[in-house]
Amino acid sequence: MSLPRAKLVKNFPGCPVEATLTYLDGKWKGVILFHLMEGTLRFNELRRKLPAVTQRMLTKQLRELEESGLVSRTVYPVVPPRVEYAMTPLGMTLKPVIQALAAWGDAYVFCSPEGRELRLASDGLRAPVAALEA
Amino acid sequence: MSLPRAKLVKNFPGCPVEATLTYLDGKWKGVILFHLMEGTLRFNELRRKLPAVTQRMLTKQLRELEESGLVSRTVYPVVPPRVEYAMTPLGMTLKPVIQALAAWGDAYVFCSPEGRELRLASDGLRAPVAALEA
DNA sequence: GTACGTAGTACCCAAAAGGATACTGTAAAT
DNA sequence: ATTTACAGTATCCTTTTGGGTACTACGTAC
Repeated sequence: MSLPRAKLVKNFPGCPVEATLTYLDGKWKGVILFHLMEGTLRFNELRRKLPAVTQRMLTKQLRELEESGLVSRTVYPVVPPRVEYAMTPLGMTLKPVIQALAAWGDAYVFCSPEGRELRLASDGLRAPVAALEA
Repeated sequence: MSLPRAKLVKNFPGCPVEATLTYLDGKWKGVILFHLMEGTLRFNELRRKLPAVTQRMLTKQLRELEESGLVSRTVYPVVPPRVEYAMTPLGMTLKPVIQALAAWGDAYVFCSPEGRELRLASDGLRAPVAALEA
């Protein structure tokens, strides 16, 4: 549930790329993992790092990451409530993946001046590999 | 368009992970890139590698990848039509990313016997990092 | 003269993902 | 007495995504 892609494994026979993407899929999972890689965070600390996320969405994404076993949720029974989110050891194994994603993003993606769109660096790299010859 | 996430860059201030995921997002992009990394493929060759994809979906995903500049589409004006899809040089820069995704998938994701679900390897790695102490 | 393979479109529909808004309860701070 | 911070839920609604089916054109093979 909440992972419709996961139900379709048979569709990507043996494709480990899609398998991994299944777990990263969700609008905020990338950023969340990115921040949690640096250390444990409380719910609202995370929220402050994601200016535009709603509580509902943040909760949803975190619950999915928890269900996947990538992130742990620790509730301290105090008041006001204190809930800490941290990477699990399994989640930590994603570090190279997150780093690769981050490195590529840093190198090739930039925002348009207005900050509303993503663009890829096209510096000569964008030409097709094969030219059409007669 | 077709990249709603892209419109929300301001939501992930400077998060290069989400930036990259924006381009990999789409149900078949992962597998498509995975296969094209190995070499140029014609439309139906690709289709045969993705048993469950519909023509409509395959076309859509390919067009999006083309629009991003990651994949090139070369039409040979012959009949029957011949259309070749290949990675662009820019697309090739994704190789380390695809490899990292594939490596993690190989190492940690396995399919349930019925082949209908994805599971993560939980071999002791799933325990939370921080134990709750009083 | 019918079927097949090529690379698609067009149209419609269902499911999933995401967003807006309002609400909860407790304790401390003002 | 009111407000603030905390960590959420609940409800409703819109957008996005993905899937199903049928259709196209052309030339070759049977």
